[in-house]
Amino acid sequence: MSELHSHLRTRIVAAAGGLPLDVVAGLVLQPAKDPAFGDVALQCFALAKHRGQPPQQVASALAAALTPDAVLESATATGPFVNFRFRRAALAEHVVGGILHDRAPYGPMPPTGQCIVVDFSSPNIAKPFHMGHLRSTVIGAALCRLHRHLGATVHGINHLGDWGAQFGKLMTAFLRYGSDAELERDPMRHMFEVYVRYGKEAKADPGLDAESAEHYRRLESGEDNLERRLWKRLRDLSLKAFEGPYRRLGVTFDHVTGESFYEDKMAGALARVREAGILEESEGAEVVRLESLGIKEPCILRKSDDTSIYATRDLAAIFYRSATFRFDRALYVVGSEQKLHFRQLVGVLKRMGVPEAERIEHIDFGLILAKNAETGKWEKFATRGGNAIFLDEVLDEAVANVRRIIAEKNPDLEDRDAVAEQVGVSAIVFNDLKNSRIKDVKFDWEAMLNFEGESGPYVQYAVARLAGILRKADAEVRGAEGVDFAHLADAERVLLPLLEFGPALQRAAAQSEPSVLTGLMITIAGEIHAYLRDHHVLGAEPAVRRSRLALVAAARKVLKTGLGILGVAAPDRM
RNA sequence: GCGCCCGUAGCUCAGCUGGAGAGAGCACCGGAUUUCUAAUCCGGCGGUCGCAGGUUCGAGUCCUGCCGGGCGCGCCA
Repeated sequence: MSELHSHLRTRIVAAAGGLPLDVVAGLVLQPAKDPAFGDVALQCFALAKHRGQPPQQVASALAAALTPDAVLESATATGPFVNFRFRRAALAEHVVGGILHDRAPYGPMPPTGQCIVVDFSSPNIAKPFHMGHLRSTVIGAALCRLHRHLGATVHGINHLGDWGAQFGKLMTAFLRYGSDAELERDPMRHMFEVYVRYGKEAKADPGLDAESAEHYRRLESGEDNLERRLWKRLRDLSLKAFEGPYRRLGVTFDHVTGESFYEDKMAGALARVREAGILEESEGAEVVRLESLGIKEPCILRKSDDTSIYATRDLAAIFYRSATFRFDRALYVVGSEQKLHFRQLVGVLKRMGVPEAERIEHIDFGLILAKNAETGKWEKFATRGGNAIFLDEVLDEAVANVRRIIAEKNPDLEDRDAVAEQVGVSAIVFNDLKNSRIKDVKFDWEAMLNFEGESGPYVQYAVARLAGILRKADAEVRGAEGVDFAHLADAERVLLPLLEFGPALQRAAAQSEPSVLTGLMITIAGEIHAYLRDHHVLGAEPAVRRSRLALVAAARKVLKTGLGILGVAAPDRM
């Protein structure tokens, strides 16, 4: 809550007089529905209930009691609402001054002592980095940066899919259809090709799966055998190949500990479950039954062929991370198709009675759907079917599109290639973070490459325009010193969304929902675009020009900060 | 079949713990540039909030049923 809001709250509580704590907590200030009403509004329903009076009456009494002061310009009752208007100078000074002085929430918040672990991206090795991996990667990276900004200690972990029965299959595939030369030439494509071929041939020949199971068993034996050496080679090649996409996306991890990292920790995890007395034998496998928690499907922790399964590794990871980081929250940015898996994991922890059960959160998200050209319907990408779209292809296409636009609109731009890369890549990132994460993303080339309206380039363009103005004002001071904020009385449409930056960050964090921030960025960009049309900066008289420059600097800074949290670059020229 | 999620304008989506005439972008139509980047701005067109009940002073938001779509449902991850 901003100082403006807390000042207002204090006055409201004082004016209302002698309220119980729960009623005070229920006094929520919200942005006014319409700027014509005021800046912020208080709804009087809860207060009216407490008083036993009609809301309208409570509202008018409250409005009458709240006389203007240095911050508050007016309080007016409109039906059951009281609408407040801040003094323009106070609003501008708080917002613009706060931003230019890097005060929280515009600058980083002080450390909270909270520790958050974010498990994200986690691609399966030996498969190309495709669009399906993008969501977890960009949402997870955004949440990491968001929580850091809010003062938490964050551990971003890439829980690579580098272990499991799938590698038995990959080995069978490579040993049967692969070639060393091809593997060296284009490792990811080759691994993908032999894997796809395996998928087809295994349908006709069940013997392949038996062969694969044996490879996996030998891999898990712990011996330094053919399987282990091959696995290591495929893993190294994959890690190398993943560096590309991560670099382009600007994503980094604090820990790259894939599933294989827990190879020697699974036995201990399993032992803890057994000691808790909840591990049962069932059909040759070892499972934890979860019916008592309303989950019909038991959680399998040891398969009947005595090999491990991903639940075992996830459990081992939870114990390891808990002991190592002592996390308060562990966020798993994983697609919603794994919902049951995480419910089961938490279920096992609950039955064990360990506190980690309350600290695990599955941050689920929808799939990326492709439009079927023939039927016009939206369908899931099928990795094995071969219609998977590689991330690099998408990024390249976006960058090429930006290059075309630059050639047309700003042909003299310096560093054209670098800017095109930044704008193109971040258009894709922004597009992914734009919608509620739970909804499926419809992968639509046309929409994604349209940089008009609600898009990354739209926001970036605002930054570039603002930067251009500041550049031309060059020698002038850009801090808040000596600014007469009364001159920004006409900037309320920009100032009010800027005031929402803090609440938006809080809400984005509380809901693990980057789209809250994306939406605010679009709003701020839109308002500043509109403001610049009717309010010239450089041509204004000196005192006004000085104030508007401060506003321009502030808006640019907030956009840059917000985009930075989202993982979107904000070049000063484009 | 069972469980979970989604269903708001032609398309893609917002709508913050239920609260002030249901908003935006795209598309379409019409305007704005002697001046700070027109990747912009301004205006217009466009909605039985899937359907039917219910709770409430008040429901796009909560509950129940139905319809449509998606995902999941024991040894893949």
